[in-house]
Amino acid sequence: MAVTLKEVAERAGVSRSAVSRTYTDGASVSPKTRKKVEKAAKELGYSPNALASSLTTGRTKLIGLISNNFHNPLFLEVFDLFTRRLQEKGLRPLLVNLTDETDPKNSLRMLKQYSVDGVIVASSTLLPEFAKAFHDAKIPVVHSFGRFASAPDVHVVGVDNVECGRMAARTLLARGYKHIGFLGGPKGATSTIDRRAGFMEVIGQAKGIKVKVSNAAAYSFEAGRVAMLKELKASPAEAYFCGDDVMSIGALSAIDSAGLAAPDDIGIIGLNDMEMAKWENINLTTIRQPIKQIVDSSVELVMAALEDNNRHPEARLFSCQVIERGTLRPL
Amino acid sequence: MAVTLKEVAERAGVSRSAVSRTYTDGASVSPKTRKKVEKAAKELGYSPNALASSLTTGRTKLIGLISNNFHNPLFLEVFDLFTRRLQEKGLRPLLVNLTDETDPKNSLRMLKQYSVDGVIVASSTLLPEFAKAFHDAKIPVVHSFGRFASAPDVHVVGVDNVECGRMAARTLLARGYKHIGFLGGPKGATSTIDRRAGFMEVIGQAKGIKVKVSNAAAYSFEAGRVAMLKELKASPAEAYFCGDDVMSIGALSAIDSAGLAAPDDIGIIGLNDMEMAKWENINLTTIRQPIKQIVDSSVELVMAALEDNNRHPEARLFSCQVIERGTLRPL
DNA sequence: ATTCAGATTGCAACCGGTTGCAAAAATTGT
DNA sequence: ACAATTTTTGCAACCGGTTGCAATCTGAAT
Repeated sequence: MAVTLKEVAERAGVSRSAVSRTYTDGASVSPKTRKKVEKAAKELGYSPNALASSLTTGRTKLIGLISNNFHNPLFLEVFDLFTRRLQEKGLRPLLVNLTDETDPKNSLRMLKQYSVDGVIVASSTLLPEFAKAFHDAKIPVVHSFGRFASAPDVHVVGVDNVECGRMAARTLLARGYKHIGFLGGPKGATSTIDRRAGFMEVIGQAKGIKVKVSNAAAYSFEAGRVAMLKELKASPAEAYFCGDDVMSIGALSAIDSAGLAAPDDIGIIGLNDMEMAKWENINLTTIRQPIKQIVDSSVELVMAALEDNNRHPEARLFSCQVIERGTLRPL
Repeated sequence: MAVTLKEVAERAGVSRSAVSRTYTDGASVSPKTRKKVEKAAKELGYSPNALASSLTTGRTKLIGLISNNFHNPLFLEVFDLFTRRLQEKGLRPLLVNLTDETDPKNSLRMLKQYSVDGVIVASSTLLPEFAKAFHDAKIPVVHSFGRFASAPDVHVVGVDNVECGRMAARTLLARGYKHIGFLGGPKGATSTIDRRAGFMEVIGQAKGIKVKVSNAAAYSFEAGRVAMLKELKASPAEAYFCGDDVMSIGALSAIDSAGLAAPDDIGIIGLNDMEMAKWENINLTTIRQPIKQIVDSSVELVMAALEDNNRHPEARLFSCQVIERGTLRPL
């Protein structure tokens, strides 16, 4: 079907090795033969079969990109960044959708079958069995958007969620809110737990602040909306730190349908700073996760781990930043 | 590194062929040897190397999934559906981000190098050179969300955009709007052209209808917003058919900041029905593209083309459906 | 017990490349 | 012109599988 090395070799009148060497850099080929080979290759439309060569080199340049976040608009941006950066670096993303329905065992097996060089897990949670399986197979894993020490022997790149919690609390306190709400994502999520810890830490050190804590069922619009509607029925706080931007938008929707408005009646601060947050009619004050840095760093880290596969597990945490928009009262 | 067939064979005390046959269905192996092999494989933790086998079978089960729509939230849903469906069918998506910056030649080369079995282009436009290159390489291409006859020798799955235009026009007329606007996406986009054609066809057949046509610079929030702001400065129509949902939301934002509201002052109908469209605070009346059907059908078609690579190019068009929500006045 | 068809098995060649090694060619120095 | 290097080249084995073919085995039928 496709043109093979052998055919090129014949047409160029050289050995197969010569052709092979023309396409492996650092190999010794005279300019003369290189010319001949390149000419023949062009005429035949040859391009080397990466899979065949992986057989001997042991490198496929395939990177498993695993995620379960196919409902969070932030992750469209994340996939955009990942695919571009991987492409730039000559790596190929093999995308794996890890939904609840699919058996992780399956995904695991298939990643092994395709002998990916490394794996990037872009998801806030990482199954320990997953981490272990790859560790056993000596395939480096980078947990992107993960939590420090999420699993043993795994590289982590992300933000310090505890610090994000603190940052949110400080922001709300600085604006003079006295009755404050933490409207977290799912109760069990480590991201929720960490942010809450930081949040409560700062609030605890302030005087005369009333705080209430609640959780949405998911990081989703609907869950955010439902949770906020519930808040509005009881005595709501003056301002809330919401689990993420999508939830925040749900909460804003609830506030709106109750005939109230942000920031006049209730303040909201979100987390992520996804593209939508700056849309004029949303204009959400939020905490930005530096996703570009996280992505670039994840790719860099997985490449480094490819070089030195005994590299010590490392956590790279980036700092977040409050993005001032229109859903909190001004300072 | 990984366990190989040979090691399994040795441990099981059988030939390499026997092991190979245990893992190719339809091959002849006695229950006895199969048992032995499976036992040895389990003990060693063996799983066959898909890439190596692809060398002889000529099938990698790799499907190139190419897109340039990394800014349209609809496509997160699309990627979700594609990855799941491909996984279900035992195929692996090799994701390619075709941005303006990346050279299509590069992507092409790399897809050839990884000898993908087939290619799905999920994007409204398909470069003819792309189509040609794959056709020459005898790799089947399915253009998902494409236009009928977008390129020769390419399968197409999508919607009939002309009919969508008609549908939008009929919907607006049925609600008694007399002054109607077509607020399309980029002028050159085939989707825009087709929808406009259908739209104008129906409007042209109605009596006493005033129509105005304009175009946004892109299928984006900001472009939709800017375009609608411009409309509002001149004498706006009573209702608009917007290029897509994202643009619609931009337009709604513009309407809102002008102190007006939909549907009381201006009606909006979008296109796509992305998840966000049903969010309470957006509640966009729109035309739904059956993305699940399109995705499933695309995968089915690429598989069929794999079987019979002389399969005649085919176009599968699905019908759309108006989703009644809150941005048009009721019937 | 013998024959024979059908099922199972192993051998060996092959898929499209890479690479260590020794031979051949080119270059350098004298 | 000749020896000593250095570079380039081809051979052949190998990567991890598959598969056609002939040999062997099995069980049923005679």
